Amino acid sequence: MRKINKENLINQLKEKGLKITPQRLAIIDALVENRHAHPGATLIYNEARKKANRVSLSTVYATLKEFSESGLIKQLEFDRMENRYDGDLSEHINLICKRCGTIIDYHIPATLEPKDIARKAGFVVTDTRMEFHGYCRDCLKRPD
Amino acid sequence: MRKINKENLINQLKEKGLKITPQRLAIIDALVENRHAHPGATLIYNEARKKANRVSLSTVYATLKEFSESGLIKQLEFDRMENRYDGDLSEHINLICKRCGTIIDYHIPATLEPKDIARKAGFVVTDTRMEFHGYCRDCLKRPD
DNA sequence: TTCTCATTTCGGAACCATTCCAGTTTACGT
DNA sequence: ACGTAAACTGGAATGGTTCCGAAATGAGAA
Repeated sequence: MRKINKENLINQLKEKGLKITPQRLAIIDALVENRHAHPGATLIYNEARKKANRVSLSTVYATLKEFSESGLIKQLEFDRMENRYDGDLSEHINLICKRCGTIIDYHIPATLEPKDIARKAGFVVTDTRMEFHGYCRDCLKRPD
Repeated sequence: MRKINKENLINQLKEKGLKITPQRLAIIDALVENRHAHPGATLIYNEARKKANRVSLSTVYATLKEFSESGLIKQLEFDRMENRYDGDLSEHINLICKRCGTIIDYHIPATLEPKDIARKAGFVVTDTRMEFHGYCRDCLKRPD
């Protein structure tokens, strides 16, 4: 349940020799404050603009890509939906509501060892993606 | 390990009141013949064109969408990569090579009960997606 | 067989999240 | 302060996918 926090992210930037810019700080703030929402680029962009007077969408994309590739956050890729970002790097299943798009983290019991399973197939796993799609509690209640 | 086959697909179309057209037959052939490859729309399009004299890309997309929504095949959605289609509807993990795009089916042991896990969270699962990304045996051998 | 019509197909335009580009600005070590 | 590699910008380009109106067609009914 390693959730992102601001100081940690900044330290990781320094360690990797990445520059601390107002834009990145604004994006980090947006990421941390919305960590529960699994935010997309648009949300990050809008939030970051409130913090820094100048942030472009291009920069938001570049930064989120940079962070994902550096392993600071995890990118949840979608086809028709905007990509989303997850600050929880521990192994878990994302429960994704088809209707409202809510993403719930579900931590898996220790019994499952995905890396071992894959290794038996002669495949080196660098990344796991486990999503269960369906309907969340709230959407099930709501009519229509 | 319910792998698609031609007769079965045709029967399912009939059951669902969908029409049997030359285009759909060509697409079915392409799907069945390339079932091991987890083909994308482009491959299906190219293969289907060899069978039927007239098939448009629009039709291929519409048909693959139709088939996926009817549960005949499973759509594997990607962000940057073309979407792929899987004829194996049983629960398994897709091992996806980041370098060559190869997709290997890895059947999970019975111990894992994803549906139950999710149900405990008050979430009705309609769809599971389990992907392990990394490098396949062949790509590991290859230099560069 | 022929008729009828909802379904399917077609091609091209539209979509849209994301990436690319070339030029400008900036963080930060020296 | 300076110099330079890195980061930022805005707008154009990308590319897989969907949408659209019009034309074609499968398959049940007559």
